[in-house]
Amino acid sequence: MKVDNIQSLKNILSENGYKITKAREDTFSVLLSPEPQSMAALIDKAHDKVDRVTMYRNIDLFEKLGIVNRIYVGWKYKLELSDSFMEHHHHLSCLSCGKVIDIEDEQHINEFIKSVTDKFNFTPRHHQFEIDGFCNVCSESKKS
Amino acid sequence: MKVDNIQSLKNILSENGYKITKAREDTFSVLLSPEPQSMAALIDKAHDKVDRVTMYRNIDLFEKLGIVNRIYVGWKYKLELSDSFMEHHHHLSCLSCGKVIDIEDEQHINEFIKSVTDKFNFTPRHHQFEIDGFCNVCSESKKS
DNA sequence: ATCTAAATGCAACAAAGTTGCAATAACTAA
DNA sequence: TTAGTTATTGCAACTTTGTTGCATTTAGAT
Ligand SMILES: [Mn+2]
Ligand SMILES: [Mn+2]
Ligand SMILES: [Zn+2]
Ligand SMILES: [Zn+2]
Repeated sequence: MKVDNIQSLKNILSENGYKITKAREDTFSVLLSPEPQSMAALIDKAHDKVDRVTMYRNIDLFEKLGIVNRIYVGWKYKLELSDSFMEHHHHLSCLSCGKVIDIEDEQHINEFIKSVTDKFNFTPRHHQFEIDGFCNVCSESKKS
Repeated sequence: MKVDNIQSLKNILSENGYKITKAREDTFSVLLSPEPQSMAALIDKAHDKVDRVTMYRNIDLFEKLGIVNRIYVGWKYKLELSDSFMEHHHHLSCLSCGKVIDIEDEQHINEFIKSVTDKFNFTPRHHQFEIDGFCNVCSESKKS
């Protein structure tokens, strides 16, 4: 199920026996962004609407309900609506300068995911493929 | 280069202009384990030999030198000697029961890594591929 | 043996995440 | 619509994790 607007949030919450609250709507609304965001950023965005502790609790709940995913970028996690499943989670990450390069080859990866999940009767919800190393610039400067 | 004993540690340190110290040897020795370990576990293991702060500093250094890798398991990072490069870092992870299934298909993945890193002139040091979702057992019980 | 820079330990701090609890707000059912 | 019940919230206090500054120590060079 796609959860990309307040109404679908409300549906999921009631279907699962959770209350629809102002804090949960506000938590959800700061998640609406094309980019994954750090917990600190979310807390900051919502700080005059929702308490820090409540943010943690509601993000936890949203994760349990499959509304948000946690991904790792450069050794820090970020959060995003899981509606963006299978997008933007393959990167090359430079250990030296921190640059992150997105891998575009979705199809190749999706085929691989299908083959391996089928084999184990596993139902995928989210995935991440990160390759750490050194970008062209940093590899070059290391040779000197 | 393989770094799996104290002597190879000493070599790497001096080759890179770092001093060989008791604290670094002790830090290294607690890393010797078949399983990746949390930072807390490492600090605890070494707590009467090496100060917490020094552990952080030396682990950072070891990462920079490629002696240790950081991997994510269930939303927490763990550390391991990078000697185990390209092993055990592809899993299916069940969001419901926590089961972790190792993916064996190294070859397919290694080919993919080569193709994408070549494209960007990226020098890979480590990678991780995690697929989150629901295992066969948990997928089944959800249908009821 | 002496010198010097690098490395360590300690104390203090900052950031991230958790817990207990009293006050409040959402649903339930009269 | 109101009153009752329970989940949810905010706040304060706390724990855990990671960082910084600095005086002291130690490795390695001469
Ligand atoms: Mn993807
Ligand atoms: Mn591998
Ligand atoms: Zn780089
Ligand atoms: Zn499971």
